[in-house]
Amino acid sequence: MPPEKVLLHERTGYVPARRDVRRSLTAAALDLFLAQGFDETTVDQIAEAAGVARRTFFRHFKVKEDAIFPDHDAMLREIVAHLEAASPLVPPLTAVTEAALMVLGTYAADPETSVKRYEVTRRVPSLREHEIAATSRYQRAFAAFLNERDGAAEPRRLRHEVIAAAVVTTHNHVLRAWLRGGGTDDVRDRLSEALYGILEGLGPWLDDRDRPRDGEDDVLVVVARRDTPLWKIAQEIEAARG
Amino acid sequence: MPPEKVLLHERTGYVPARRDVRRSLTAAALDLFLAQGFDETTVDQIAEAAGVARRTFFRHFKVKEDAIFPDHDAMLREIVAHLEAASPLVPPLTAVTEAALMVLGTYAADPETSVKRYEVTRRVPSLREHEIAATSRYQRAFAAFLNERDGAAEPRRLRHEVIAAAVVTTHNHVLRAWLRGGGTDDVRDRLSEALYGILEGLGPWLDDRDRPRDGEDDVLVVVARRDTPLWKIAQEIEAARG
DNA sequence: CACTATAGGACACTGAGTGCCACCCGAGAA
DNA sequence: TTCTCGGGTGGCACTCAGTGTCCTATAGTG
Repeated sequence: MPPEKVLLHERTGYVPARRDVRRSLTAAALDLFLAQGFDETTVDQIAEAAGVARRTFFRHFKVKEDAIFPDHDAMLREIVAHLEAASPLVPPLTAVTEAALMVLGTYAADPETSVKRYEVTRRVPSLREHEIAATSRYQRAFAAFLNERDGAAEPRRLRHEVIAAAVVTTHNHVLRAWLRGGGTDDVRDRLSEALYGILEGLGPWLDDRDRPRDGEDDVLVVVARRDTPLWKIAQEIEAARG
Repeated sequence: MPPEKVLLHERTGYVPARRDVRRSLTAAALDLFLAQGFDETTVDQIAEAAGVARRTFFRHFKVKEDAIFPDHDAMLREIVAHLEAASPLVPPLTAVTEAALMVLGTYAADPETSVKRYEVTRRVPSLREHEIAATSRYQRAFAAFLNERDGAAEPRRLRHEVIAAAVVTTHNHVLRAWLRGGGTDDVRDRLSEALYGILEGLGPWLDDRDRPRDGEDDVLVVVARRDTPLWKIAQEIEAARG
């Protein structure tokens, strides 16, 4: 009787099998890691606690470590998309800053989980390394973007890498401070401020660039596809006048 | 006949059993990884190629990935020792720069191996992550040292982390360029130059500090133990006058 | 209602990493 | 010489992460 089951879903919110398998696995993993340690927890236990089969765990996570982290692969794709979608008129450093704020946002979205995860990660070397590897991928993406938008000639290439490292380091610094504080309020503001302070020191490096704005009384030309939303056009104009 | 055996060692350089097991394991691992890939190589194969038992491999390396890397644990201890042994009179940034040069030195000491290792590491995610984790440990050590020597109050703490990240990033940048170039000549000089360029930009951050040299006509006091070598005293005086 | 795609389950298998015990060998000490 | 002590090693045996393969069940579609 399929119709009955559908009704059941709608009434109780229960979905036969595949509701948020991923979420329950993450929750189970996090609790178990906190309770009895990472090495002492087997994937079987996590799967059992989440009410799924062991094999299913590895359909959602490549390795055991992945279980408790936000979906960095997806987030990284999002970040790259955001960077590449950024208008050539907005300063590259600004785009990178926004990207960093986006990443921070995923942590801020669920402080409970983030704090718990921090507690575990702090104590388990294997998890720390995993997290470091993840952040280093963002760093690579930032550096690549800067090279693409701002030139990849050799004195500058290194600077871009340093800037990317600085942004990621600052992000992590602010994030950790916030997590240690229990995850209350306004992380994003703190990161904005901190990044401003850091990039203020680093920006001058790239200011020989200082975008040749060719002349004073220039004409602003906006080209957009017919279906471009108005707000996006407005945004472009805004950026161009910055 | 112990004396005979001793002679044997001295004549042939051969040591009965524990000749550099570690080195042969590393060599075997590197060659096998290059020839047939990391995942396709089992620890059994490495051990067999090195002429030891599987169990012995894990006595020398915690994990399979460690096999091809320089002894980062030992190097890190050395770095920390060097930092802590640095005179309080030499600028902290200088000590960190020297430490980075020390690390680079271990790569430069055996270019053949370093280049080979680079080839493998470039292609195997697992090895890349391992390397990133290793470098991040140096970064932590640098930041901790700067905090200790230069104050750990909050605006500065972040800057120290950023500087540590910048130094490590620069080190890696120079190292990778050198490795891609086949590992010929003068890496250390290149790193010195690059670090100079980078820290020149970052140094001003900390210059509000500008070491309260308390007064103009100060007295230089050198305290040393009776057995301190003269060159070390001279070095201290040199640093104090810098 | 049947059909297909997709998520999950069952099972077997490889290989990394560990604990344990036995061994060998050089260095003293009796 | 003989005993013993300690460090590096070999040999199992065991756990468990991670993968390949095949099968099942369910949701969505026409």
